[in-house]
Amino acid sequence: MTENQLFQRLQAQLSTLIEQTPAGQRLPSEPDLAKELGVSRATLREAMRAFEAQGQIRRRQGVGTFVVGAPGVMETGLELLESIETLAKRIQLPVSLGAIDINPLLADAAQAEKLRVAEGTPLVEVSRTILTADRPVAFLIDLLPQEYLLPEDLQQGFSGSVLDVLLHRSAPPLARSVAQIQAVSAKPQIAKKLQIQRGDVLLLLEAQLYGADGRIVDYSHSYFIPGHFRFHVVRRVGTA
Amino acid sequence: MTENQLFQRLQAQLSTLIEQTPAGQRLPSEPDLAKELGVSRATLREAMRAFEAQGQIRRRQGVGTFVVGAPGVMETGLELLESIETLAKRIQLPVSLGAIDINPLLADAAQAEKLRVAEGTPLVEVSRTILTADRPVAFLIDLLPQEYLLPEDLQQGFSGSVLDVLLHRSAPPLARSVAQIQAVSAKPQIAKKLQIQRGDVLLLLEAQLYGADGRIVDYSHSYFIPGHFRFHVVRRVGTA
DNA sequence: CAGTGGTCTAGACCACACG
DNA sequence: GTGTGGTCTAGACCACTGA
Repeated sequence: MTENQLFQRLQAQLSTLIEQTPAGQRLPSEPDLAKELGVSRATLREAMRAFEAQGQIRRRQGVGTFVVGAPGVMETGLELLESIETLAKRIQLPVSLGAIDINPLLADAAQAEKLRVAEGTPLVEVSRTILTADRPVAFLIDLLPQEYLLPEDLQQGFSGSVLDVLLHRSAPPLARSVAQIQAVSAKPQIAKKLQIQRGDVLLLLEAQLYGADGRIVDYSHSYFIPGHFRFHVVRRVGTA
Repeated sequence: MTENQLFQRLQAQLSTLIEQTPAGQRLPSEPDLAKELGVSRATLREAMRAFEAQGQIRRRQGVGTFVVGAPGVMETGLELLESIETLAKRIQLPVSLGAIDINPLLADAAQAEKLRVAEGTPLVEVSRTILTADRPVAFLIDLLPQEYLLPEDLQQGFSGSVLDVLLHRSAPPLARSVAQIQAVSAKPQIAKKLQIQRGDVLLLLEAQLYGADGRIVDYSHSYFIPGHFRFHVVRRVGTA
């Protein structure tokens, strides 16, 4: 073959188009663009997917597809536990709290196992989205026993971060957090919250926060859109 | 709406079907399955995508779609740098070396910047796939100056791991590795190596290995199929 | 209301593996 | 050759936004 797949050619063409379009401008509609590039709409959409997943474009149903400017990247090491809000303040990147949902509930079997509590224990689930430049870039879910945090604790002057509340209260005393790192495909529910397409790629940090007594204080899922975050970890060389 | 999207219903049906099918067995062909489930082939394929990305099924062009048994999961902390081969031996999981490619080259501008060497410096690029149960689960690329590793060094009794060669030689002395963690969508070239579909989700570790003198000894990209690996990191609480 | 992106269909052709 | 998965098309209908 002298040429690559249609898909690759398309992505190159789209890349050029996106670079040449000023930030905030609308791209041609999908039917128009497909006709102009000589492909079907399905193929065009498939090729556009990567650019949306990387945060370079944003598609809004009923409105259009827009080019997003160079994003502020939040870069941080994972060794020290800190909230997104604290990180953003530290690197002077403006973020804001999107929709927040505080939901009291009783532990079902799966939740009880994750938190190592008895089934039926009163819990509180806090989920929220983080925005930069009015775009969702992270979706965070905290689940913890009401013993550690009552829904009322989150009423006044709440930044959105459950972690910051726990850290500043110094009760219960905290020991450490263990985070599992995964790459996942966005489920429809999560995709909707982050205003991306289902199936788009996300980085997931699934973390247990341990108290000084060894109990699990908080169990969290943090979904991040690639391109806005850069996490790193230092790995030591040796045998110990 | 009383029911969810077609896509979600389909995934639930597929999940049941996959669970009920013995490992190694072939699923019905895509046209048959689409007809049976009452959807188009395109929709069926979209729904199957998540299962392939998680390593639960494997599609082989010209052959069929097969159910993969419960995979051996390689779980490890990231604090200590070790090769996949060493990790696998430590947790007694059988892995084997797939295709390996050793490619001497001269540094272009981008490579020179990554390794902090002059353009035109002789380099060697080693790429390889890791298999468990004859299925690719990781694709690794090492790039380093020939000063540190000559292609000839990899001839006899080479396990596949550049890192292990460097560690066992104790020359040059190594200080640490810094790894960036990202979620990425599989590009066509990578997807082919890992026998997955382009666009499937992958975990990427992009790492610089530093020598004791502060120079970069090795620059690597490691792509992992989710479901076969579990990486975790311990995050400390506090202000320091 | 008109126009946008989101979903789904039916069918076609291709590349590949296996007999 | 036959049958598989991989790609692409043309068109339809829906849900949503904003004038």
